[in-house]
This record gives sequence, structure tokens and C-alpha cells, in this order.
Amino acid sequence: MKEEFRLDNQLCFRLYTASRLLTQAYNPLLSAHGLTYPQYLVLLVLWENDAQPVNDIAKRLCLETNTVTPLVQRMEKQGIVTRAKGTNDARQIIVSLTDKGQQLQTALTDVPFAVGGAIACKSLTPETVPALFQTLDDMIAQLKKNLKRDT
Amino acid sequence: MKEEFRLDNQLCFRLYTASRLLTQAYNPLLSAHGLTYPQYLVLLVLWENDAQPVNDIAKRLCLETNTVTPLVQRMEKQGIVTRAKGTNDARQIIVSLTDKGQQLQTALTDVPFAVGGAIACKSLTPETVPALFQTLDDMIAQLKKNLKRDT
DNA sequence: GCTATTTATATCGTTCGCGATACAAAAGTA
DNA sequence: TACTTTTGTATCGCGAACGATATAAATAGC
Repeated sequence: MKEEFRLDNQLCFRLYTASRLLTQAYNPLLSAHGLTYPQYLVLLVLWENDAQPVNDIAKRLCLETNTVTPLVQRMEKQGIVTRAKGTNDARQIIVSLTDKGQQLQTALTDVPFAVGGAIACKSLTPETVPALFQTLDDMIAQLKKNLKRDT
Repeated sequence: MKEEFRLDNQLCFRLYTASRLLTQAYNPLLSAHGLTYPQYLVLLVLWENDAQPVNDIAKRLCLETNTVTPLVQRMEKQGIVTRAKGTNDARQIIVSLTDKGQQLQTALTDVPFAVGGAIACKSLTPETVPALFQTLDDMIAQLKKNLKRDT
């Protein structure tokens, strides 16, 4: 059994597990408002900048438009966002928050704190988190570059 | 706009993105052999210990059995594993590697190295990786504990 | 031994995530 | 202007993930 194949040596498996479990920690908080985690991410993007085309949302979340399109369509059905043809570019669909979508920001105020509580551990301190963010950002940037290359 | 809602301050989004992109780096290597990343994880588990019940595989991967069951069924259809009723406990389904499943270990020898190359960046060094592993393991342990609590 | 509860899998329905493909609008080119 | 290429969304199909539920086997309690 080669050392590189040991599950305990896999960075990807750790990221995969940490990501899934942390998302699960969000779930009860979000589903109480009829939201999923990816939908919450779209809200974060729109709260920062309302009225964005699907493509910009997808790029910001590092997702494909064929993931974001149906996701946003479901959010439209729930009355959280509206979808309107772009005026400059008729191919674009501009996604905008409804009042309900805006108000969710207030309703979800305590979500970041609650999740922070669920994840609190001795390895995550104000001193260590910046380095962790840096490492993950660095990895993400590297992967984006390399994945784009062989297209 | 509250600081806690900024996408750039989200640990979960970073993990989610890093996990997805790193999985994408595995994809061309695995799909060349008809595998998906979760299927590769099952192989890693079975290469370490062959002939395990579905439940043990699920626990090792922190997945639900209703995720692993169909996953393993697809692998059985591909002739990578067999599924047999347990002898001690008739409820269990023991998943075992076929010859083809064993041989995949040889065929995939270079996968860890290729992925290592795709992810190589200045933040990931022999000095920093252990700390990163420790942090992620700590987070995962904490999340498991907290998610289990409210069941 | 007999019922109640737990445990191991499986099935179903919904949402992601993404490769492949389609199509119309925009941009580039002859 | 006409033709080609690129770009922005959308549709389709499949494989995860997972909550909810079902079912049979094992275990516990009486």
C-alpha cells in the first residue's frame, strides 16, 4: 500500500469532508428560511452588488453558468430574486434581489455567528485564520490557473 | 453590509471552492479509467482494508449510507467491486474489490503526483502542510461532534 | 419465547455540479 | 453588408449528497 494512497494523507479528502460538514452546519439555519447553501452564496454575492448578470455571479462563485441558471430560477420561483433581460446586452439575464431577498439579510443576521460557534476549535484562532485563508486562496488561485490551462 | 456576510470573509466558501476545484483536478485522471472522485475515495478505503460493509465505508468517508449504497452499486456494475451478504450479520452488504478493482491501484499510481503538481503553490510546503492537515482535522472533529449533538 | 427497539441497507425525491450541446445575440472579419 | 467566431444562457443527462421513509435482521427487555 503506497503512502500516497492512504486516505489520511489526502488533502482533497480533508477539504471535501470539511466543506460538506461545514455546509451541513449551515443547513438547519438556512432551511428554516427555505434556503440551501448555494442559494445563500448567491445572496451573499447579490447583497454585495445587486443586479448582476448570471455570468458574473457564476464567476464570483467559481461555478459554471449551467449550475447557476437553474439555481437562480429556483430562487426566482421563491420570490427571492427577479430575472430580467439585460438592456445593454440582450443575451444577459440580470439577477436582482426582491424586497424579500433584501430582508433575508436581516433574518439571517445570526447565521455567521451560529456557524462560527459550531466550528470553533483550538486550531482556529484570530492568529491562525489569516494564514489558513491565505493558504486556501493560494491553492484556489493555483488550481484556477492550472484547470484553465488545459481547455 | 455587515462584515460577516462578505464572501471574502467566509471560511466555508473557501473550503467549498477549494474542494470543488481540487476535485476537478482529479477528474481527467480518473474519468480516463471510468471513475468519479467519490468512487476513487471508496477505492482508497478498500485498498487499505478490503471486504468492508457499506456502513464502515460510509463512516470512514463521513458519508451517509444512502450516498454510498448507489455509489457502490454503480461500481459493481463496472466490475470494480462485488457486493455480498454478510455471513455474521445478514443485514450487512460486504463490499470487496475485484481483480479489476485491485489492478486500478497500479493504473492510478501517478494520480497523487499529478494532482500534487496541479496544486503546488508557495503556501503548500513540507513545513506548512502538517499544520493545515491538523487544522482541517480539528475542524472536522469539531463539526462531527456538534452535528451529532442535535440529532 | 415474544414483542419493542435498534441497526444495516435500500428506495425516493430534490438540489447541486458539471460535461455536452443548443441557440440567439454580439463581436470580429472579409 | 454578409459570414464567421465568440459569448451569455439555457437544456439535458448523470452522478453525487442527503433528508425522509421503508424493510428486514439483529438485539434488548420483559
